[in-house]
Amino acid sequence: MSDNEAKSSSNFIKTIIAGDVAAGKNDSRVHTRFPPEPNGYLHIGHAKAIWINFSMAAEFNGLCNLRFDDTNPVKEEVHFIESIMEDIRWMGFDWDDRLFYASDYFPRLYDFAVQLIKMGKAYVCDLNAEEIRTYRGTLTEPGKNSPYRDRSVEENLELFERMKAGEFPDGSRTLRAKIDMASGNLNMRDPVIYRIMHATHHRTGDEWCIYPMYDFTHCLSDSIEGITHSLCSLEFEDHRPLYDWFLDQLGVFHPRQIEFARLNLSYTVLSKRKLLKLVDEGYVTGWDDPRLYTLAALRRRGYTPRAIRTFLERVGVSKRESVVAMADLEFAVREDLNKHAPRLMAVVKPLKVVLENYPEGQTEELDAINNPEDESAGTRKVPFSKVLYIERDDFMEDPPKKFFRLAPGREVRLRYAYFITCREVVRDDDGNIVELRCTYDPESRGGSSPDGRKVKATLHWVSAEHAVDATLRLYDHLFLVENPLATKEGEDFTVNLNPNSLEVVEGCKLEPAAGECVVGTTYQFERQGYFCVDSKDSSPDNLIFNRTVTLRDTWAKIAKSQQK
RNA sequence: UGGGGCGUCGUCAAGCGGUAAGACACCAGCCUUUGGAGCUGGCAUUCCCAGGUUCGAAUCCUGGCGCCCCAGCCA
Repeated sequence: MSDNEAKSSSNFIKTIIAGDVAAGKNDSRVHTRFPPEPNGYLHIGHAKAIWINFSMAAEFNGLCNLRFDDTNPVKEEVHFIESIMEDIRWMGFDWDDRLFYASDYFPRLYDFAVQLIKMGKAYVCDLNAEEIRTYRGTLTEPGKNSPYRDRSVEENLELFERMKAGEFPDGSRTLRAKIDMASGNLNMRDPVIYRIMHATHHRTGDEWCIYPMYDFTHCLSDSIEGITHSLCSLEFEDHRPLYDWFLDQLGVFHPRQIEFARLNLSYTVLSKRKLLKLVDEGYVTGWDDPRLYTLAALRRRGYTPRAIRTFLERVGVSKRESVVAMADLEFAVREDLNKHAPRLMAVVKPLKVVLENYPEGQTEELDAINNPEDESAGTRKVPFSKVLYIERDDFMEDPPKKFFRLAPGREVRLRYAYFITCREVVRDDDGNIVELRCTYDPESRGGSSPDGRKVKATLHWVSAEHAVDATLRLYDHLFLVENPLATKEGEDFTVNLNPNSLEVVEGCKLEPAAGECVVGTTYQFERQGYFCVDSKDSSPDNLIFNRTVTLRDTWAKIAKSQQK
């Protein structure tokens, strides 16, 4: 992490940890972990969990491990491991040499299970999945004991050993914890802790045909690693009694589980299932489509990790289920990019301007500031000549009140260049405006006039003969409504998709320096927004930029209110 | 009469018995060679509701109400 990111404000987890540290618990040591299952791509919701775990550790001079929770071979794939690690590193966090896998602990977990059996706290159950569900009871009625619940320790030991040896088919038996079939908490009704799965695991191969369940694995993995604070999301609150039970029964190191609310963002969806549908059904181009909020998409869109961290910091941590306004995230990127992004001039929808009194064939190199917020970014030269392009939206033949830009007879400033005055509007046969004939004031070179004359607008521009062509992808919210999941009966969230979430504009005219833009840095196209070279589709002879976010557009707001 | 959790500004969110931080959004103004940025000011007499305790309550107690999660051999 860099810069002086705002020190976090208070939150309940920090308060708890600080209390534990002050009380000398675990020798005042703080150790957390981020435990993803390698079965999908990370999104900004995971970024919150990553940030909480790593930053809590950092704040208390502790450590944070990366541990892949890989206990279900049929759902997990190696390629997710690499992408998850790449995303965490991109976010700016480092687990040093503390990369672990729950599968590393399979042998020890097996021993723990045997220990439980010997203590009479676990048994092999021959009920099938359907029967187990029936025996479990319902939310309001207690369950019934399995007929296999009272097998002898010896029989359990032998059967579990045979399960491990591969003597039984998938689903035929399970190892269950013997707790309480009448518990109000369904997780305590003799939960399954091992199931038979003749599946090849991406790390352990065919060494095992029985795999431990999450509840059993997670608490013990935390314990093995000496995790002091096991931070997870709210839905695991009901599992905490079970988390504690295993650790207490086995008498091992006992981390403290603390649950917090996951992140939700307006105008988008984050659940894996929803994202999968968008990708599978072609509503977006892939998991890294810049309209999505996966970390890969955010990266491709031009977001900086620092902006995301600041955003997370401001959002905070609590147990309240909430939806954070997309505007908060957008504010954070703008804020960061404003300070760090090099400026460039780019005309999205070009309108030709001919300066009638500018010498034919002449070219000047004008000085432009790379970043007004950062003097050390220096200056660059921008070529100027007789024929230019300005933004179509910067000219109106019959301007409404408060429109300060170019109009017939009006004078404006071309940024870093000259004052120009519109003299004539040229149309094609269909009446479309195709060109503006203007004059420039040679005395105003650089953008100010010796007589102190003021103009109300400054426009960006590009010299026609020096311009670099590019395609711009203008992204807008993927959904039209704050909560895409709120639909009428029988409707699917995809009805809320924004049909205009992507506008591709070809033939955009950029200043020459845009040809040197590199993948991985985001630039500000002055008066337009922040853009970055698309990491997948752009090439030197076919430049493609993605719009990260627009600049705040006060004029748009005024224009909109004038329409009403 | 199942269990667990949550209710503070439009949106997040501090606060932990001493008289409602901050951020975003919004509004007004200043400034400006990006209608960007920046700056200034405004924006909860009130904390889901009702009682109670107390000199004093968003904070404690009691009772309501509302919302979320749990019946995978998923995590």
